[in-house]
Amino acid sequence: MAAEREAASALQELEVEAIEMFINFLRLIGLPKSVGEIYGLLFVAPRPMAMDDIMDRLEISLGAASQGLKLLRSFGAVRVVYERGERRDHYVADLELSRFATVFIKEELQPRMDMAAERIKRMEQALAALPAKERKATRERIERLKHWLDKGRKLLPWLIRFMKL
Amino acid sequence: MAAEREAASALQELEVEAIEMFINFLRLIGLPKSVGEIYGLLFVAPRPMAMDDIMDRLEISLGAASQGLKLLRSFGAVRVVYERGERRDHYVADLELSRFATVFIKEELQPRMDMAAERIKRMEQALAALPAKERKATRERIERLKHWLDKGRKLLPWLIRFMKL
DNA sequence: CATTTGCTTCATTTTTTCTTGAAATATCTG
DNA sequence: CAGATATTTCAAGAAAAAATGAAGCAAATG
Repeated sequence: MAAEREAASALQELEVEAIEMFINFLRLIGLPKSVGEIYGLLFVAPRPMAMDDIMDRLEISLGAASQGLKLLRSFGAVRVVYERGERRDHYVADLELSRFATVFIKEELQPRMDMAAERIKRMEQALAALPAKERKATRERIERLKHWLDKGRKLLPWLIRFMKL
Repeated sequence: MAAEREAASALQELEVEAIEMFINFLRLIGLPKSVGEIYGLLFVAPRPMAMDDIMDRLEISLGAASQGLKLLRSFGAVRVVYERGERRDHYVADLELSRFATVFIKEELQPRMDMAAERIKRMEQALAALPAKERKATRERIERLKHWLDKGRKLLPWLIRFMKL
């Protein structure tokens, strides 16, 4: 067994493309680069990979690998598979990409909409404190917000269904 | 005329709610806090506001105000209205909230999808360099990516239409 | 059960993003 | 057109987000 960890084998073109692609898309939903890297690498990996393999290949730190995998596991984008005779956990990507959209909707969009709904309620109450002159125009604007919020709320479940095919 | 700029009048509850709401939603599409603040304030403003009014009310810098307004103008979320007898530009919010979604789709989503399409092409070519054993499984994964990309591409125009009512 | 190996956590450092404000530019006004 | 006022730009600073790696914990091994 090598005394030092072996030099990481270079990334293949295919891997690079996959990694960059996922960095890009996952950044869109607020995930850090390292998470995109990990998922991209696993997405095209022909075999389950252990954490150190991932660290070496991507040249990311222990902490980043551990936390990234934890996060990806947390929403089912990555799974642990046990490899016989191997002590280390090995990871594979779950290929169901809809997961990302679904998680994003449920964890980012939905809560914000709920919050917004409450804000709108409070805004309607605050309306009373406004000079009569401004009240009407402001009420209309708040109505408009409500309208959009409603629209959004109707869209979300539809989107989730669409995602799942 | 006051020698010093007058103390900024405090923000009303209604304004605070609107501002926080827009900070939240606009952050989602990658816009900085100051931009959310400005749009939120203008959204409930009963009258067009000049840049210094905005700066004072929000306690943001000249630069942030100028750049934020420039950005918001650039995609039509804010308009300049000329106020008679006033030298300074005055701004109003365009209430058509679909703008944000549309801009996001066209400037963030669409380009990424186009990029992804090219990556996928390159990945398919790179497939040839793979050991025969792995080729099939990898091809399937790439197919899956393609499938999702297609799905996304079909969704976007539909979404844009939905937004515009 | 002592030792090695693998993993998680978190305080610190690094990187990225946003904001500031002074300088440059543009525009009004008398 | 000179001075005053308004706006833009951008280098530097501040704040926020992400990555690092050492310390601690847990589990396997012999």
